[in-house]
Amino acid sequence: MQLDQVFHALADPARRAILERLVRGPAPVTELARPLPMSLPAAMQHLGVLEQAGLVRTRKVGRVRTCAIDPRALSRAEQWINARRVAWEHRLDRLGAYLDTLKDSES
Amino acid sequence: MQLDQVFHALADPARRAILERLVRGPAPVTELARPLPMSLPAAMQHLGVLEQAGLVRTRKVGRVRTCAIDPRALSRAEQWINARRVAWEHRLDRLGAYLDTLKDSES
DNA sequence: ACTATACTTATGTAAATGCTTAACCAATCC
DNA sequence: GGATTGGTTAAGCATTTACATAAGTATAGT
Repeated sequence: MQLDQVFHALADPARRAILERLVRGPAPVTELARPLPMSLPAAMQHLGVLEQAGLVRTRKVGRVRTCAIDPRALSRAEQWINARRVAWEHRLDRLGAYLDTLKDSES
Repeated sequence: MQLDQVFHALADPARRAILERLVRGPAPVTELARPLPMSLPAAMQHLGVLEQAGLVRTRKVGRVRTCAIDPRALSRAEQWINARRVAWEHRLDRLGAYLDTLKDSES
């Protein structure tokens, strides 16, 4: 599924660093790679993972490839997490209500 | 980092399935493993990944280990994503404002 | 005591990851 | 046109994953 790829992409500090940079605006490959403690090809591989996951879109003009965030994939991941968190809290509410009925019937 | 482990844990459908089950309340290992298309030891491994990531807490009583969600790790992952999404939207706002000033000065 | 249940540990393996170095285009620049 | 810059491809390698199967341990039921 797409979620697999998105979460997998987010599970690496180098890839998250790339995203954090892109949040401040588009950038060419070399600029994204420079701060990372690895070779250019390695950085490109990470970029590829981000692009596969739909988190980043890129476009090549002349010899420079410009990269930008696509927030929609990010948003889908967030929604998955949020739905579970909400479901969990609902459950706690129901449990609380149930415990309350026990307390009532015991008095 | 902890985020690495949390996102990595979420990147697998079997592990997400376990979480979705646990959202409806605690369950023993066997019940979590039953619906998964794999052996018990394999399922236990996934459970281990979830526990390492802090997404699940377990407790053994007699011979049965009961598992439950810990929503805090989930929440931290959600916050990371959300912070980036918000930063991105801010940037778009600033960009929009800038474009507006251009439009003004041109009239 | 004996069996079934619920895990747990050990071991092996095929595939995926995360990196490296080296070699290779293709646009710019001088 | 020759060097430089920006990126891409290729090949190789150590590690980690995601399973499997087989065997073991401890508790519960009869």
